[in-house]
Amino acid sequence: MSDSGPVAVTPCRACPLRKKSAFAANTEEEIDFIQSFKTDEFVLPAQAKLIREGTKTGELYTLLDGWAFRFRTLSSGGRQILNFLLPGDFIGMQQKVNTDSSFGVELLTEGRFCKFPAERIWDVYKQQPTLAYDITWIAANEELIVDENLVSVGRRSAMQRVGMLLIHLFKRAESVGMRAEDGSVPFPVTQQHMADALGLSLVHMNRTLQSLKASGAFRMNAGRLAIDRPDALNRMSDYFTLPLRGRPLI
Amino acid sequence: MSDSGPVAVTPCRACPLRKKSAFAANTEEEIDFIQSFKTDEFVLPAQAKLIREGTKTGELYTLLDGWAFRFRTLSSGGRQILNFLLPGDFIGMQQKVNTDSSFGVELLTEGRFCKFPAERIWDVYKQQPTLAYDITWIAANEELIVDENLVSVGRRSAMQRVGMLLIHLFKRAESVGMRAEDGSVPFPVTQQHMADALGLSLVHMNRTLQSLKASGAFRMNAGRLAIDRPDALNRMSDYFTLPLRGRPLI
DNA sequence: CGATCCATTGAAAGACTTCAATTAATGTGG
DNA sequence: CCACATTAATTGAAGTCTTTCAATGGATCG
Repeated sequence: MSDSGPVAVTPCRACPLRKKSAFAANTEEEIDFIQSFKTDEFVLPAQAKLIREGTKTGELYTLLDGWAFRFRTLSSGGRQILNFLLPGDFIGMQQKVNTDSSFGVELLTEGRFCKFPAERIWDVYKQQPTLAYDITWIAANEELIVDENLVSVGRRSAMQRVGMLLIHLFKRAESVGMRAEDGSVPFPVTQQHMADALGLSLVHMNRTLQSLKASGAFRMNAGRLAIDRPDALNRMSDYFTLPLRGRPLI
Repeated sequence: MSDSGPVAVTPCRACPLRKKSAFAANTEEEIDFIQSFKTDEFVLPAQAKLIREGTKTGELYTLLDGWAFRFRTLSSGGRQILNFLLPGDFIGMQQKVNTDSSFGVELLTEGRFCKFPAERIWDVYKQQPTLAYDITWIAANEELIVDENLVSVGRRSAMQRVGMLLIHLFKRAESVGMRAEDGSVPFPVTQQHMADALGLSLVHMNRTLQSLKASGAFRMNAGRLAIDRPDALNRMSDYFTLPLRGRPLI
């Protein structure tokens, strides 16, 4: 978890994420508070672990740029990906301060993080009720995402699960401004990751993805994903929309 | 969702749940605030729905007594139980105020609820930072429970899933003082519910439960559950402990 | 140009589901 | 307290979705 040393720090007022329509506006005062709460900014390479399972962290993070995922490893060696993390996601409220984390967080791409000291979280609650409420909302909303994953894994066919995942990740990436002119978004997710997220074996994941691809509803290559016929994918996946706009950013 | 009319209201200071070791203590002032926040108390019969999917609620609840579960229904007709609710669980923060709920909440037994007006949640954040923090913690902790369910459904065998569920529910029931002298706790969960929670078919659920039962690690009858050899069940289920003590109660 | 990671394929074995009934338990009204 | 209705638990058998094992092909990288 050694970071890549000091990097240029983004002032919160100039935070590139705040410009995105996905995020709710904050007052200048709130942004200044967030700035004072933020103690550092750092970059980790792809595959690095931000949080190790069974380890205390003592810090909170906002993913500024890059992709990551939250996961748990079983004693049998298997791994379950709990959810994917994209820019704007706030990490670390899931467990009590000074408690061993029940999950790990690993990077899919190089990632840039804002760091906040967990012991000061209390100041947020005392001084900034709006931000405190935002934090609760973030936690609650992430639960909804995990809910969605649980529904997929518990009740959907492999085909539907893959469809859901693609739609969901596409929309999330799009909502934080990752969509390029050709309509595609970056997609640094291997089939192994998808399998681990969806409770499928790698082999079956591969075959399922191929037959889904044959439907022509989407394209996946060179680490990018484009969804050409969202309606077709929606229909076959029984997709349920989560709100992706106006969420708070810390 | 029509309640059973006015019932005797439990004063928060005399709340029977607060005596349980599972819950963290609050100051008198906080308890008084909770009391002022609580507008009503009501009882619903078994099988009633507290929250309907796709419906706005505008209220928050604490389950005072009884069992319930949070679930989502798929267009295919299937149902996924997201988590079970036991006394002390706080319900309603999962979605934004005035937003259609993405999940339903249904009772397993008759249930007694405290009711809080969602529009006053803001007062909590302004006036009671400690309680506000507690609410965040509750949301975060519930995410951990859903995480655990996702791990089960995604990566464990049917046998392990059932073992996990039994241990988990037993411990939760025990932690809120439901354990009787003979070591058993109430268990108002049908095999259909278990199947819906674990992503299994009813038939397979039944057979799995039978072969597990044959191991003699637990007993299940007359709506009660007792775990005689927890170690055996733990080992076979790859059980991971979540903290069940000292959690906040609103 | 090996080394490594990721994607792909074939084939066989299993875990789990679905369909279709039957039995047991619980509850209700007379 | 019994007859009937309803819900929950069981069982058998057949089918299929998914996994596992075991290799092979492709791409990337220092």
